[in-house]
Amino acid sequence: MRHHWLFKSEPTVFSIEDLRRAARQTTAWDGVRNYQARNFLRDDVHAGDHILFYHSNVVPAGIAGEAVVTRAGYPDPTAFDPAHRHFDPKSRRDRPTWYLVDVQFVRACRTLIPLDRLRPLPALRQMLLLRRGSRLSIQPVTPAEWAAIVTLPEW
DNA sequence: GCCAACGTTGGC
DNA sequence: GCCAACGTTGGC
Repeated sequence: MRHHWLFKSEPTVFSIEDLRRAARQTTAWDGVRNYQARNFLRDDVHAGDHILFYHSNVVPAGIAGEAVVTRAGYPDPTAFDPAHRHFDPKSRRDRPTWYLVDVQFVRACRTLIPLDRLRPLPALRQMLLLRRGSRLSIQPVTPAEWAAIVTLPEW
């Protein structure tokens, strides 16, 4: 069963253009340190799933592009590295706490699709991203939400 | 930079 | 298990 997702990233840290320019246009989505998001990465995000690449903590925030999962969940190596800012002593190689997936660039929006543009769309009335206080960094996207977003003229 | 909302930690 | 304190997220 193929799923759709929305992954948040702060573009000052890693943007859709960074992904476009990356080696093989692929990156390991490291640094997720939230259990709910971890569960998705470990259990539910599969190779072949497509994701919306969302730019957070910028003005305006919004959807910046699309990527595809090329490798399903495996332990996040940055959690094992004491020198890394995402190091977590709780995570051990024999019993990893944190997981990541690999994603590859598919396309960037011609123009960013900001939250204000998404909010009025009827198909997105229930979308997790648009709920007040929602800050989950790895979110499932329903087929109807996906269809409504990927057919917008901003692509 | 502000601050509301949320998640985690830790004393009890 | 409760819950206050604290740290983080993320829109604005």
